[in-house]
Order: sequence, then C-alpha cells, then structure tokens
Amino acid sequence: MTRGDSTGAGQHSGRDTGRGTEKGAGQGTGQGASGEAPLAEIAAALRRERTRAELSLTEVARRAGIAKSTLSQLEAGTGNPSLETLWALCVALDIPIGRLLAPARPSVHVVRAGEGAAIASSQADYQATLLTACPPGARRDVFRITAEPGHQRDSDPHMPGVVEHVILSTGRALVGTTEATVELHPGDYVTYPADVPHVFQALEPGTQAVFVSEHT
Amino acid sequence: MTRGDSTGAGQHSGRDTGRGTEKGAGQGTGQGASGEAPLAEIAAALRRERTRAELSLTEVARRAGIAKSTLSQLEAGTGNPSLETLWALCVALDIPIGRLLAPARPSVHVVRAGEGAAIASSQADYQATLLTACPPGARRDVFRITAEPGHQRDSDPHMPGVVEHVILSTGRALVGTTEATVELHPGDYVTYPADVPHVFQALEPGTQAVFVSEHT
DNA sequence: CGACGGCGTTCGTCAAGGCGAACAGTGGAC
DNA sequence: GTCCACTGTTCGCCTTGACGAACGCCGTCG
Repeated sequence: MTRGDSTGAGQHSGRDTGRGTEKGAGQGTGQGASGEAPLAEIAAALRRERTRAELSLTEVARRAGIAKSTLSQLEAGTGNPSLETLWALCVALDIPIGRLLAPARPSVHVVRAGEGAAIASSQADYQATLLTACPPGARRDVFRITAEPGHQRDSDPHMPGVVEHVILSTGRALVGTTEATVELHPGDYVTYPADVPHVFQALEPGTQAVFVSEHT
Repeated sequence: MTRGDSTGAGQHSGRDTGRGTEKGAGQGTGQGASGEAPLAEIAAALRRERTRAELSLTEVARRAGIAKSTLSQLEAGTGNPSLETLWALCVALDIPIGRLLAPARPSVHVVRAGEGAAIASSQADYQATLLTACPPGARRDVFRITAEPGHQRDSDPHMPGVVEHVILSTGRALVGTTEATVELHPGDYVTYPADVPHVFQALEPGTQAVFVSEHT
C-alpha cells in the first residue's frame, strides 16, 4: 500500500492528498469523508457482525471462501482487504457492504442558511446549495409540511436506515432526534436518523418546511 | 479469492468476471445474487462519479494519491481495488463509499408509492403533504436555492430521465420548462422534466426554494 | 492420561495489486 | 508547421495481500 508515500505500515493512508480540499464536505450525512482508511472500523464492524451472527471466525472464513488467516488479520486491524475479500465477507455475513464501511452515524447534521458548499452559477444572482446527495437505491419521498406551535410532534422510530431531512421555509421549529434537537430558522437544513425517536415542533405560527424522507 | 479450495461460489478467476457489465438484474434484491465481483459496477460508478464531478482521471488519481494507471484499470473493470484505494477515491470524489458499492439492501420492503396526497396527522396542528413519491432506484439530490430577480436562469437539457422538483419557500419565481413556465408562490410545488430546456427565474429579492433533482 | 476436534493466531510462500515510466491522442498557443 | 500541456492507456518492477500449514489453547470424548 501506499507505495510512494508515508509509512509502510501506515494505517493512515497517506494518500489524503485531497485532504487539502475538503470542501465543507458537502455530503451531508455522508460518512464524514474522514481521510483515513477505515481499517479500525472495518475491523470492529467485522467482528461485531460476526459475533452478532454467532459465528466463529473459522466458520465465516469458510463461508466466505477466504483463508481464516486473512480474516484474522482483518479483525486485528492489520491489512488492507481487497474488494473481492470484502464482498465475500459481506455475502457470508449477509450484510450490505455499507454496513462495514459506513459506521453507524447517528449524528444530526445541520446546514445553516447561507452555509454549505454553494455551487457556483454562471449567473450570479442564482445560488444552489447541495444539501445532501442521494445514495443509489435509496428512495426519497418529498413532503411539504405545515405546522402550528403548541404541541410537540414526536415520532416513534421508523425502520432502520430511514433518514429524514428538513429544510425550513418559514417560521421556526425544533427538529432532530429527541437527544439532539436543533432550532431551525428559515433556510436551515437538518438531517437526522429516523430510526430513533425524533421530533418536529413548530415554534411560530405558519411554520412551513420541506420534508424529505429517505428509505434505504 | 476464489482460490483453489472453496466451496461453491466463484469459480471464475474473479477479475474478468464482470465483463458482462451492466446486469440489469441487481437493483431490487441488492447483492442477493451473492455473485461475485461488483467489479463492473465499481468501474461504472467510478467513472460516473468522476465525470459528474467533471474531473479528469489524472486529476482524481492525483487527489486520491494513487497512480493513474491504477485508476485507469479500475475504471476499465480490471483489478480488484484494496480498501485503501477505494477509500482514497471516495475521499477524492467526496462521496460516501457506499455510493460506489451500491446495492442497497436485502430486506423486502413494500413500496407504497403515490398513495394519498395529504397525510392525516394525529395532531391537528401538523400537516404533511406528499408531494411526490420516489420511484425505486431513482437518485435524488436535494438543494437549497437562493435567487435574485433580474436575469433568467436557463438550463440546458440534462440527461434523459432527469426530473426536477421545486418547492418555493419564500418570494416568487417562474419555474418550469421553457415552453411551460409557472409562477410559484411560497409553498407551491412544481415538477417538470429536465431533459428539455428549463428555467428558474426569481421574481422577488431573496427568493428561496428547495430543489430536488431526480436522476433515474 | 492422551487423542481428538474446535477455536484464533502466526509463519513462509506466491501471485496479484499498485506503482512509475513510457506510451499514443487531443487541443490549444505561437 | 512545432511545441506544449494535457488526456487516458499500456508496460516491467516490486511491494503486499491472500493463502495454506503449522502453531498454541481450551473443552470433551475415549
């Protein structure tokens, strides 16, 4: 790995040349585009999923058709698996690849009005901000929401993997998970996992928002 | 993998498996096929995302800190990238890693698309209106838009099948195809095909809208 | 007790992934 | 026209991932 640069053993992948760029990491909920190889996370996830399935390392290796030594090293955080290896493991564990690579990310991510990577336009009086890109295969339904203050609308957790997005149009509202609620002002954007309890509470009369629900 | 031993799967020597490319199959079931080699898909996704970002192969390779030869081979469908390589590419392209590895998931989930426009809420002071349901497999990117009146923003046709949605938050705007333009007021929603010339023209200062781009 | 079968780890070996250099095409500047 | 900067591709070389075998470690059976 990392032929030219950095340490040989280098966990840290070195090739973060692009690191410099780091444009606000648009991405919204993305996996945080952290620059280092997710070796440790892979290792942890691998072991986690394996124990969850109550399988032995040997058994998983056998099912995946890879050497157990390889799997052992992987779970130890050593090594840098190839795509085929990863794929085989995911099939063996019957999990989507993303489960290994996209660690649970229960954070609420806000893009304030005026924040976010603005996409340059040839016409200066037009601005577009990418709030979140869409993972392929995902389903996204778009709602318009009108809410009045007073009660607080609690939602029970939806199916795992559901993510919700809210862009406040007018008024004010408290939005987010019950543990991490944010006050939104017009133009603000927030996204949060919806497979945990979450809330939408209008703070002003005539509060309106655009609501996007994303089912994986 | 697909070494000598193995049980069942993966006879092909792996690498050229994908030659077929473009298996329409995938989609719904995700990786259910347990078939090998998301190679072709990686290759396609890689090139797709790269062109989407309007970057050259050389540039992406440079940002990722990998040899352009490697990237070239990857986009050609040859090779079996390591995790570090994949990760570096994802960082360089500023996309979540799952975007490359696609297939969503296994769970059979019911699609209740297009059911009922207005969704009743248990709390009367909360209203949600379903503007549009999402066709499975579609990709939707969500933008926030700020526009000032004056010029008219014309857009050239995008790729076939692209559909755009606009929900106006504040102000007024003319939106739609060049042949059928509509004036939007706050709360209004419009959708139109974007594979023909279309337009977004703010009519009031500080016009804001939520913009959803849908690639099939 | 020793033998067996399970586990996960470590050790050489070999092929394959990744690298850099050299390669062919393209478009613009002069 | 040549030169230059750039694209993406194809070639040897070499590091490194993946392999199988051997290892040490428990339980359990004979």
